[in-house]
Amino acid sequence: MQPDASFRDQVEHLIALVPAGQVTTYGDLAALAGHPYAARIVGGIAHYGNEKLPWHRLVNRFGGLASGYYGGREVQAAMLEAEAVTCTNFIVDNFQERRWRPNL
DNA sequence: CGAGTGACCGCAA
DNA sequence: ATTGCGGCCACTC
Repeated sequence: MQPDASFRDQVEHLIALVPAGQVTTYGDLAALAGHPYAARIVGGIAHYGNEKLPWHRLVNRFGGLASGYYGGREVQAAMLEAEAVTCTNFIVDNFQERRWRPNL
């Protein structure tokens, strides 16, 4: 990708590339950005100055919505459902099947 | 520059 | 089975 782009830019880019109706995990995004252990940073980056990004498509490896993010989990669940992503008990339904992959 | 934070992941007891 | 802890990297203040 862009050598000038910081890790944060890579993450933002990847998040922006996630198609509606699909979700991705922090660990996967971090790995795609080149840092398989930077899962926390992905969440942190989205929280620092990218609340405009479709970060609501980011879920943990359990397929569950982020815990205690700014706004409320129900909001994220509603946004996901608005994109054809059904959630149950704040957990993405069929998460494994909805997990977005760049090679796909 | 240094320290603290973050929406995580994986393993161990 | 559940709970607790540490660790990895980057960003902000």
